[in-house]
Amino acid sequence: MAELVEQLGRCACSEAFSAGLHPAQWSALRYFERANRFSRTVSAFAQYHGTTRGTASQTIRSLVHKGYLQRLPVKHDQRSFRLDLTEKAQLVLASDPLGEFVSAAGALPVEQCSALVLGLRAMLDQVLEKRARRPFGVCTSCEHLGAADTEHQEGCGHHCRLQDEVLGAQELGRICVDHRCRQGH
Amino acid sequence: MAELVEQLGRCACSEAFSAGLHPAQWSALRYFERANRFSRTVSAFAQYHGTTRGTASQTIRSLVHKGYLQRLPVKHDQRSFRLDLTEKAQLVLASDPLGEFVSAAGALPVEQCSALVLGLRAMLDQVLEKRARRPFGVCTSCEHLGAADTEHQEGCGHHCRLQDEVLGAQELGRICVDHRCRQGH
DNA sequence: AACATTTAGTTTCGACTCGCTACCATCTTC
DNA sequence: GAAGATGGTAGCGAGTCGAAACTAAATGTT
Repeated sequence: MAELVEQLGRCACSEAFSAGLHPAQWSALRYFERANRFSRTVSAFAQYHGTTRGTASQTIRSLVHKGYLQRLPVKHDQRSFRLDLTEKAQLVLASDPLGEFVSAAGALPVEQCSALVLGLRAMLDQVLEKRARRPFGVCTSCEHLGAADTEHQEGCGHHCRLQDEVLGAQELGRICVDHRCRQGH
Repeated sequence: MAELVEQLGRCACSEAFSAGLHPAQWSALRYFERANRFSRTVSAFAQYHGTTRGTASQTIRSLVHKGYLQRLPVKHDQRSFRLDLTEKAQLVLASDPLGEFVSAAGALPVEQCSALVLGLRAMLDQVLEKRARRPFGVCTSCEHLGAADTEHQEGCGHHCRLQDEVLGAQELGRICVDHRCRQGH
């Protein structure tokens, strides 16, 4: 059991030395692909990654330097900036070596695959909890998502109460540092 | 799916910074705990770990230096040496942080846990195969294990045809670089 | 308004990893 | 006995890691 996780983890890591990128850099690219605009910052990534801001800062610096991330200012906070994937990053992510794992899992019988996902998720939750970290969730299940505020916004009025910002439909599926599980889940 | 593996792998890694040891060093200690005497070498570990002999050599050097491994000569080959865990290593392995994962999995319902193990194993096999590596197996399932040679050795005559050496009963459960799957499995 | 505290991000340090290339020394094989 | 395979090491450069010290901007408190 322990060896399995160990071996798999190592495989995922050593795989991650391709394309001139290092494991932490792959991690970062994947994170910035999935994070919503409020969470594409150094601090949020550090938190997700379970490391210090200092380390995260270095990793991101080299990614910016190599042209995989671009930083753009954030209004209302002069200290912070947002990090967006460049096209170069999108391209390299399209051939993410971690895809092998997904296709390997896909080759399993359907029910076994879903059991695997369930088990992994349960294990991850448990381990994260044990060290006082929580998995980032998506807006759909977040208690900050305003459901009743549709009156003061026309159309698809998704709205984050915390940020007080309107959310596009495609933003609801992205992970967020500030995610809080809504009751009923 | 991919994120799950990624996150779990990272957890296993960052966990591994405890006790002044680094992830690769933990990996090595775990390997040398489970490997049989023919496989406790730099090259075998490098192969298992999916890295180069150079890197493995450095990792092992620092472990020897710190007193977790001791090197002792191998008869019939002056170039090589065997690496054995010291008591200090046994002690530190007893509180292996990876144990968290095992206990987390243990907290799952039994059938879900076994489904998890099955799925992980299947995924690992697939990924290993894809990069032309094979998982080390134990003597019990190895085609080199001599079953018929009991006549020229009295008692529990387990015998490795490849090494031409007698194996103790407790050695049969250890992993080996030279493991070849016996037909019928 | 003035001060204290928190937060966002950076820099530097030392130990270590990683793949790589080049390099011995010691078996094997022919 | 020469040629090649094998076991292990040394050094390089880029990067990671945590920790600690630091700047600047935002927020809280009196």
